[in-house]
Amino acid sequence: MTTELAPSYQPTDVEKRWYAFWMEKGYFKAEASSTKPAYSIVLPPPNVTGSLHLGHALTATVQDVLSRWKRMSGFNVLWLPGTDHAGIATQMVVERELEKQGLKRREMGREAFVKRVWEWKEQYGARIGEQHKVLGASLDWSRERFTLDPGVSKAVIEVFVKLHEEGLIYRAQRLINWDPKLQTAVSDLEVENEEKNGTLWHIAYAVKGSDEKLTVATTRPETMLGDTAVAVHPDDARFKHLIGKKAVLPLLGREIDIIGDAELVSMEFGTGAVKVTPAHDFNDYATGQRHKLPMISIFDERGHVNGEGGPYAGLERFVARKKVVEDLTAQGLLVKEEPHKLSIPVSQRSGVPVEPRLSKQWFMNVDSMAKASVDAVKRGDTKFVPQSWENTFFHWMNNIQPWCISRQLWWGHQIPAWYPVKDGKPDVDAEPKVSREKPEGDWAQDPDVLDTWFSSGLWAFSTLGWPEKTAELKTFYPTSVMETGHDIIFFWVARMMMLGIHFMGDVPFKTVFLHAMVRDENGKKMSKTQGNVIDPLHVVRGAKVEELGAMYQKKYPKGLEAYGADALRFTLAQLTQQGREIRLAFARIEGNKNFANKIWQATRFALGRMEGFHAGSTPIKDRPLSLADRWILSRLNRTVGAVQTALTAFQISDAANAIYQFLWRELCDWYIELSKGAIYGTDETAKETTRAVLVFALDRVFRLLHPFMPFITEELWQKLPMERQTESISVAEYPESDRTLNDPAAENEMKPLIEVIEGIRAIRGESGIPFSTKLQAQVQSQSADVRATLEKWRSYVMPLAGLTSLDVRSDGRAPAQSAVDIRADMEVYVPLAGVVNLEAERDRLKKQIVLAQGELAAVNKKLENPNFVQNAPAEVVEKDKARVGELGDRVARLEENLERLSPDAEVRIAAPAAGPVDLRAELKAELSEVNPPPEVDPQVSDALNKLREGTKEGLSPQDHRDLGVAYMNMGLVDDAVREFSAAKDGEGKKKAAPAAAAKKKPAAKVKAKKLAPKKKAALAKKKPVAKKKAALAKKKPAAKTNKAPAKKKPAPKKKR
RNA sequence: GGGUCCAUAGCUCAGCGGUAGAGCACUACCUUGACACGGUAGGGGUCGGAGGUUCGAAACCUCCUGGACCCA
Repeated sequence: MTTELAPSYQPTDVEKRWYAFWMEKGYFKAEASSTKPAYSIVLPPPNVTGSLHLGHALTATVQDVLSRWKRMSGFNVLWLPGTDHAGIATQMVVERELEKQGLKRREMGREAFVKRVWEWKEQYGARIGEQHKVLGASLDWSRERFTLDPGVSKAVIEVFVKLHEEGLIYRAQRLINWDPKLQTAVSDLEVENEEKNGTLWHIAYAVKGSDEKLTVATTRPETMLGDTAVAVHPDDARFKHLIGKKAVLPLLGREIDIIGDAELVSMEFGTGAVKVTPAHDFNDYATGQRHKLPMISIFDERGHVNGEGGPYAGLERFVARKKVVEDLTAQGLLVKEEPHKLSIPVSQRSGVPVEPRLSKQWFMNVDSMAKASVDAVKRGDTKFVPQSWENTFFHWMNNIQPWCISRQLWWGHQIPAWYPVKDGKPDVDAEPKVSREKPEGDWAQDPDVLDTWFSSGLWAFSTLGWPEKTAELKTFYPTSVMETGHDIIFFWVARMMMLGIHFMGDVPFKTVFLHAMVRDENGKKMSKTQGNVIDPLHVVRGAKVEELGAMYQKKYPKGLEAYGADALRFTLAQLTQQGREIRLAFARIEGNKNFANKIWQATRFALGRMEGFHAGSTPIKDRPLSLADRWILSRLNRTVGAVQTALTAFQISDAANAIYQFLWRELCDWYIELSKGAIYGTDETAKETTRAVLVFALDRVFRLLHPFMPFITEELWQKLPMERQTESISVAEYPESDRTLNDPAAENEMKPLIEVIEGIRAIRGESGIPFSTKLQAQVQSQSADVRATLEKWRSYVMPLAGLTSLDVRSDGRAPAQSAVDIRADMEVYVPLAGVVNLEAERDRLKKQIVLAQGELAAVNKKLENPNFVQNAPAEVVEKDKARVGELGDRVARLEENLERLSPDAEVRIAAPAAGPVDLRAELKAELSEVNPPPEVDPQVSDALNKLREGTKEGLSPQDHRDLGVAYMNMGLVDDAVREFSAAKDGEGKKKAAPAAAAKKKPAAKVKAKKLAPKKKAALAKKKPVAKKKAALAKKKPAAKTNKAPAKKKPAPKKKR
């Protein structure tokens, strides 16, 4: 074990070794039966069509977080991997590949083609596995399944046969959605509606035995070839008299019924008359059934007109449309043609418009199963997270239609139904025999395969060995969590619920956790055609520009750097806010790579200072803990509690953020800085304790973070000088909140220390004093506790605030020419002489006064309202009353200090500047009264030299005077005298050229300008909240007017 | 047409009845013995609009506007 860490975090180096180690040790293998409580998740099986995208990475991340968390918490965790054969999709992809080689599926024959698909599956299935490993997914690979595995296939056959026996699966001729390109039936869910600009054609149909014409409106004129009726509304006075008569179908001359149908026809739409094509439209189909109309199919499986189409036979459907319209126009039957918006049903897979088609297919009646599923959710057997998805689920389940489960494909589970062989071919018109095995005699199996979702629907139990009675089923069913994207709630979640309850007698999962869809940074769906797809491997390992999607090539001309799996995972986890879309920007991932580096650096600091230390077995609480030690342990423990709570509630992002905040904002920003005193000091006990606390905190936080960032945490955890119960962090115990580590007293005691440090830093920041310029500070507090704490822990404050001295007093005169920061229990003073102009300091105070007064006014107004005092809970009123006291005090102290810093006050100091000679002694006396003469810090004098060298042109008299005081304070009397003279001269000049002085204060000027428009807006507000802000802003002009005359007229006052 | 959801800082989002928050971006200053993949400080919000309920609304209710998605 080496404690040497690379100077910066290199994810690729760290990540490459650990997965193999975990696998070798078998940490991810679930026990078929165990004394430990079971926790199981089945991975939604990715399609073997290709490689993983970021949606899969999200799925893997969330499930791995849950799995690792539970595994570390002592559960017997099964996270089961697998892949889906994805019938249509895979067949299409492979077919396209083969076409590139000049091979045609139908020419190859079924057997040869299926063999090629298997080869494809082997290649991509393995790749999907590799990708999951790169992401760090702790899947139990020994239980990996594929939907066409023998075991899973056995389950599929079993379910089909049983449901057929129960009469829930049947074969029937129905109008189904037909994909003419893929030449297969598809289910309702596989059809998407697309809004398109189309045309509404008005066509005149002759009424038989009359001169009347009946004009129908249609968006699909070609289907008229299959019309078997014309429908009008039975209440429509225009057409009522025609009901019962016959119309003559144009072009073909066939006689068809004129019917009245209130359901199909809307009197307002189009012409009020509708052509009825029962074999090619779902509404017309229903109408046809109501009126017992004949049903004429006019298209073949390719979507070409068949023999029923007379002269149009053989034409492709859209060609036929053109021809029909042309012919109607030629015959004068086309009355009108108008643009019309319509929604076209499109096959999700092939993208071509779906053709409703009469066809014999297998269906599953799911009514009873749907009802049982709804009941189960209502009982709470399965919970939805977020719960809002329940409504969507109920709505779909309550309106469910029979599920068309047969597909005219070659890749998939062949339907276990058998037809008698007639003339060497299966007679598919005969009654099939459903059986697990081929029946005795001359039978041929149904050539069709089952919908992919049929086998996916069994996934929660088929993967566990069903229909065998396995130990796995007993242990892991129902699974604990089903985590997936909300886009497949119907396709998959609903089907698993139905089939799980039906065959297992229990729900397939106790919780359904639905996550959002991953989009690109502009909120666009990721798609290959858009060129915005992101390959998780590119994010993890980096990518050259030419490997990126088209959309990213311009933006990232140098390609992507390797962000690492940990950074990607952490980012995805943070973005898992519930029920929406997730916009993933690379900047975010980069930020988390920086976070990983921060962890690396913090550990590097700790390990670099261990010098042979080993944590041993001493309980951390038995060590002589300092305040900072107790504080960080308490904060750590709170974080542990917050993370546990968040994870339990599936608030993955809250958990991630809690760790982020603790690690960076508390451990790194405060504790490590505070610990340096002890670490670099000479007190060996303190050093030892600090090392122990560092190791303790890092160990805990690594374990806490491990489910999110498995690689870096393993790498660093292994290096901590401590005893380990396990060989790997992935099976180490997940931290539990330990009450005895909560230390409110330490947290309270830290508060004033943090306040003082922040106060001094604020003064530095606002006044532009670099950290290298060391300061002296004085803190005044009326609280004895605060004073005692500050005295006791001055060693914390001084280095972090950059102080050479810290003077703690109960009260007294404020140091002259000092900046102040007013805090609740204290005032922090920093003498500014030599480092800053007082104007900025005054602005700072004024700003704070405005804020405090604004808030004070708002709270006062609340308290003046008798209704509030009467009706609000006493504690709220009390709180506000206390707040008034605090704020009033704060305002008073701020104003006092502003007054102290006002130019008028300075005049008193500078007043004796009548003659340079006298000035020297007087100034020295004045300054030393409040501040002991400081030693000239080399850095300060360096800064002063720079100031001297720098141009002083444009400095206002005020600036010169400030500088003078500064020099004085440093004991540089000659410089001071020169500045005072310059101030005097300047005042003379200023009258002539006031603009010159104004020029030098750009910061203040800009600020004032920026405030102006906002003030106006705030004043215009009407609401109470707005009024608060108005009050706040109102104060600003007041502050400004105070400032303006003060700035303009220091000279006359001084002269007199 | 029916339904669900969303609108809070420049961007992505938390907050969901009691003093408006985070990350990123922005500004200023800073090579302080872990870290410039960093530190310190700061600026930035009519919480989409209009009504209502309430002592009090970003939050609850109604309507409106804009947007997303699902089902027809």
